[in-house]
Amino acid sequence: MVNNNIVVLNQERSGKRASCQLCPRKASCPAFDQAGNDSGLERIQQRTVRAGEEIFAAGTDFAGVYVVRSGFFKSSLMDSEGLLQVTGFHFPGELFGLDGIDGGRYGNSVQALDTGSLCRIPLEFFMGRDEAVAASRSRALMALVRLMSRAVARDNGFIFALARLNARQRFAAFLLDVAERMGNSGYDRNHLQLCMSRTEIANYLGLAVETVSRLFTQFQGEGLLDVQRRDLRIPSLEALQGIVRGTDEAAARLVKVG
Amino acid sequence: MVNNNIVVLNQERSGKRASCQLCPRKASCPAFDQAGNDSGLERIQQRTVRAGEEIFAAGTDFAGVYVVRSGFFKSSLMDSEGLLQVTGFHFPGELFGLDGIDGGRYGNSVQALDTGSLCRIPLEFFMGRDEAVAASRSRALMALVRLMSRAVARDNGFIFALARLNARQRFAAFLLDVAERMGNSGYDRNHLQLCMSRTEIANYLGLAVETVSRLFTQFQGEGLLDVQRRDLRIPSLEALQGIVRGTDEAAARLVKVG
DNA sequence: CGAACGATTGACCGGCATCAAACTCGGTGG
DNA sequence: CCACCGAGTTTGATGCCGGTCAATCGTTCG
Repeated sequence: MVNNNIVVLNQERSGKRASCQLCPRKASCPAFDQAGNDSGLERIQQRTVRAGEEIFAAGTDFAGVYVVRSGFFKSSLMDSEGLLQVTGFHFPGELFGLDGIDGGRYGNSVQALDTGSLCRIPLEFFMGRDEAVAASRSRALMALVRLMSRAVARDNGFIFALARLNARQRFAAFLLDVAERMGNSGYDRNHLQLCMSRTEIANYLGLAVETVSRLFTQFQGEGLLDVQRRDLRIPSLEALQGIVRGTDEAAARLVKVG
Repeated sequence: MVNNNIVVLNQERSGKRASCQLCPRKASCPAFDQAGNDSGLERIQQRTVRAGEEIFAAGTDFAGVYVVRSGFFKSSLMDSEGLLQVTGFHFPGELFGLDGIDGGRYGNSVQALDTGSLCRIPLEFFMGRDEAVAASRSRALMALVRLMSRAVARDNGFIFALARLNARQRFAAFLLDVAERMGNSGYDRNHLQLCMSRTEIANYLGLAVETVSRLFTQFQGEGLLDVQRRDLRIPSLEALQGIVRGTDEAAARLVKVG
């Protein structure tokens, strides 16, 4: 996965002041003020990360929300018994770390799946007692609220998928979700470079690795997918939608509403 | 379920101006300003609802976020094929409608499970160009962000439950969740009045009604629960936690991390 | 009382997890 | 260059959890 030509600077740990004017994600970033007011921007830390690097661990003190500039990330959650669950993937332009705002510590661990770049926006960026920039802060907060709303809506969809869809449908829904978000990030919706392993997909979807693997070959056989390791071609997004819609099988009978 | 002595006024549809000073939930309400600044409060509509009443339907235009003053509510989501999924229950002091902020329409339908009372806070409450109250708006927005953060964290926990836990564990986790939230709302954690039907529980947990029914009797037989229709006594919350923690069975072997 | 609805219990079976083994691919060292 | 290794992936065989179907019971309401 070296699709993105990132200038990797040799100052990984410390980070640097964010260069928002040049940022490709400024349109969706809660820190970038359309009105041009850049007060507080010096609080924001930008840094680059390598594949496998952990951004923060679950349970560590909240230090701000993160915006993905480039690269791909995954959130995972581990219960007290060591049971692991991938709770989400994060694409360029998206946020993570939102669950830590309220409790003061992050609920998930986040890891880079790839070389990437991100910004950390501390909560203080949105607060403070300076009356002069209160309006600017309100705008930033409102942008944050919108992004969080999107996260909530996305979670609801995912909950629906886990509760009501069978393995085949879940897998199709997953592919559609990735395709759409890759599209939003400027990639080709019909030609994906998966940034995660089969195991991670399985874990995310609440399935066994073997099941996911079988689904890949099954979809391949049905012409729904052209798989080459992590390189995917999707001939028809509509066909996948048909599978999720479940003209498929028993799932449709679950809870019909007259 | 008539645990709460609500003064039911005969002006259901229209609503009335919120009486925040007397509200039992003002501590957790994003509209109530600790600093005493009550500008914009006239925008907030309070109303009472009866069991079964629909607050809004999925897809309708976003008109604000709702705060539960009293009573219990459920969110549900229906896909294009009529497949229904209960995505959440809402207890006093909690918010719903959050997923509509970004897209401009509600993603879920919400229904009262009981007689109850709630407030609607339109988005404009948090915005506006008046510089004088900008600081107050920032505070309100920050409160909203915190509540949304809590919702995101809760969703993550639920996703974990759906993906990684078996029916027995899910059911135990559900009981613990309800007990905790009832506790937060001022009720007895060990003595619950369930406000939802078996069908709704099953739907929420992604299980069949029959399975949930079997679990009730099973837990009853093991002394984990004392069931009398919707009246529950929980002798030991710790025992339920033990089940979720899965010293139980195979689930613990799913994804162990050395 | 009978109808309607929710809850319970039993019998059956299918989807997916589990176990087990082979295969692919990239890296490493002799 | 090839043997070797390990991680990730694929494929096959088997078993069980929980969904489905069906019947009964209890409660509420017309």
